[in-house]
Amino acid sequence: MAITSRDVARLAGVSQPTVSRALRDDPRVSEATKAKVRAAAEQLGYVPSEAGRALSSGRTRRIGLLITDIENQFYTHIIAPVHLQLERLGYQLMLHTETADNDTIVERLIANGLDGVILATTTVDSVVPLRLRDHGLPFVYFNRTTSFVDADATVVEPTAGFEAAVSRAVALGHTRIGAVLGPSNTSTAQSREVALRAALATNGLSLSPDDIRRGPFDTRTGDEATTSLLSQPSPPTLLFCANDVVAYGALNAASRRGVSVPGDLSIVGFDDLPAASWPIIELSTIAYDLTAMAGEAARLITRRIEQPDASVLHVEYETSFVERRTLSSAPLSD
Amino acid sequence: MAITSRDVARLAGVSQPTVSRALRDDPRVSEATKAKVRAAAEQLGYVPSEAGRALSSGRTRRIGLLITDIENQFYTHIIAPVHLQLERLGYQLMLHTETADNDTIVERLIANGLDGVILATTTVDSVVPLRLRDHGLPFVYFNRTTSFVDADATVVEPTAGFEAAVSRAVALGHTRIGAVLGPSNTSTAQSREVALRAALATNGLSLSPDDIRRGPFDTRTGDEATTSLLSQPSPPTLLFCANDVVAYGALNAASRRGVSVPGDLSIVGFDDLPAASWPIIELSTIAYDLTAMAGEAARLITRRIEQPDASVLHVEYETSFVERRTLSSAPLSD
DNA sequence: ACCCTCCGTGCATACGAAAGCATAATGGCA
DNA sequence: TGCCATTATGCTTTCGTATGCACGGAGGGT
Repeated sequence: MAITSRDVARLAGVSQPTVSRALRDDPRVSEATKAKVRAAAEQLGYVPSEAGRALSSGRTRRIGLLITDIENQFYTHIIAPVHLQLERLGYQLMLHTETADNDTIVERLIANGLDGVILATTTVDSVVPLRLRDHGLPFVYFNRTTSFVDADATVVEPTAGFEAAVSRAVALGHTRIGAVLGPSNTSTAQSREVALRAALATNGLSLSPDDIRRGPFDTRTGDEATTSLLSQPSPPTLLFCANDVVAYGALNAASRRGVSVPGDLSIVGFDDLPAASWPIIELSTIAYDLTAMAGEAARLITRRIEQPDASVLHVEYETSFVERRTLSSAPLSD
Repeated sequence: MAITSRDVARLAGVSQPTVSRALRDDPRVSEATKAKVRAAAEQLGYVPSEAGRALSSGRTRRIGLLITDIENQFYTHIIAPVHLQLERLGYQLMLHTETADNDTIVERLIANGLDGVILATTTVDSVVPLRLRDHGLPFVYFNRTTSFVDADATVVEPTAGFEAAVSRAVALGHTRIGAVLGPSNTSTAQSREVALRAALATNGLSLSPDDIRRGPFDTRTGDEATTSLLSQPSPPTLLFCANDVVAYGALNAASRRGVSVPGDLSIVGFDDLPAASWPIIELSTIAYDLTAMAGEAARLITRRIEQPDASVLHVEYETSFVERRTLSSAPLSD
């Protein structure tokens, strides 16, 4: 049925190994032979089998990207740049989601013969990094780290962004500030919380426990948390959200309750996703170069694969504050 | 390095083929032996190699999903249900995007040893279906068809949705109606255009060529088209958009120009994506069961793989009109 | 008690490509 | 003219799993 390198060899009048070498542009094959082989391959519509290649060479040039949820816009926006960068480096992307339990995930990552994995979802207490290390499968962290297994990583340094955002908020008269934080078992949520609290402290403010909610990085979290926060007798005038997707939920909750944004409530996100700058949204947010970071993760994993003993790199991305419609002066208290 | 079935065989005191059979729960292996083998596999952390399996059996239980663009929300919302349904059926999903030319795409689909492909992007004039057929690789159309290669398909029947939407619009006093249509080389755009024109004709209306714009199914198309339509001296009072993602762009364009929606301009989308019902959006749209349709595509491709000679199925999904904020009475002309 | 059947397992091999090694052909130089 | 170096190619084996086939052993029927 399928055409193999043997068929090509027969047509070109050479041996199967020569076909293999010729098509991979091995310098030991003469140009004349390469031309013959290419012509034969073309004529037969030959496509090398990845399975055969993988089995023989032990490499697949395939990289896994592990994410939580494809429907989440945040992940959506990292897939494209990772894919693009991997393509440039001659690798293919294989998407994996956390629909199953950790053991099944690790098993799939290994079974598929991936050359490496980008972890974009790991909680600080996940066993996935451990398992991958035990199996000798290279990996890098994207926008995450864990304390007990060190590896290459791309991380966001949120301090500068929060400092700018908080000092601007203070200048606008906000004193009662709330937060919808991410899951406390993620390094991302942890570092953002620390940076936010530090920036508030610098300005003589703090987060009241009543004004804090927590949940996964999704729209629903923002919606429910904001609904809950707004039902207090005297709610905060400004909400910092764990990320933009959470902030969309906050906007929805405010809209549903007839709370004016930013008149009654200001909202600040984190990530500066494309939709944050849409005219119908205009979300104030803390920005960094997400696309570059995704590309860098791709570069790191291929580097690790090709130079297994290279020193471990942690690449940091700086943040800045982008002010848009959803932040304005605190309402006058009466 | 990696643990193979041979290692497991040695530890369990059986032959390699017996390990293979035991772990796949072959009825010809006794329960006692299966238990021994499973224990040995567990102890060694054995994971079967997909490459070896693929090479030997000629099957990968892997299905490709070909989409245009991951960042497009429409595709985002079909990936999850397809993934879920395939998992239930014991298959894995491999995502492919149209970043490269058609030849490269087809080559990748084939090289990866996919058992089948779901085409979610095909234009009516694409050679991809032809090539796949020539290579004997099964495929199904998702939300698309082409005229010259018949195959299983899931399609949307837009007539009912447009009839309901148009008659409602007419009742609200709209007479000047515009449209932002999709690419005319997609069956989707074609069938929606036909259905819209038919519904308008039933109500004694028609689309003026001046009130039509066309472009890819993305936000930018909606934005630019709407900007262009609104710059006419006397613009339409209602826009039908090729899909919801295009409609988001239309909303943005209106917002940027200070055109009130729905006060000055009503907007209707197509697809009823989750964000369409967000309080901050509230988009009127034509709805159908996208999740079910995605699941059905998964079911169709596995059926085709397992029963290559089954008769070709075209599964249709009915549409309805969902009225939300962005549609209201036509402004009084003066 | 014998034969046949069926069950469980092992043996041998195939899948497609890659890589080490061997070898034929070529050319240069003495 | 002969030898060696070099280049180009072929031969053989390998990767890990699945499968057709052979075979030994147990059990049942007569």
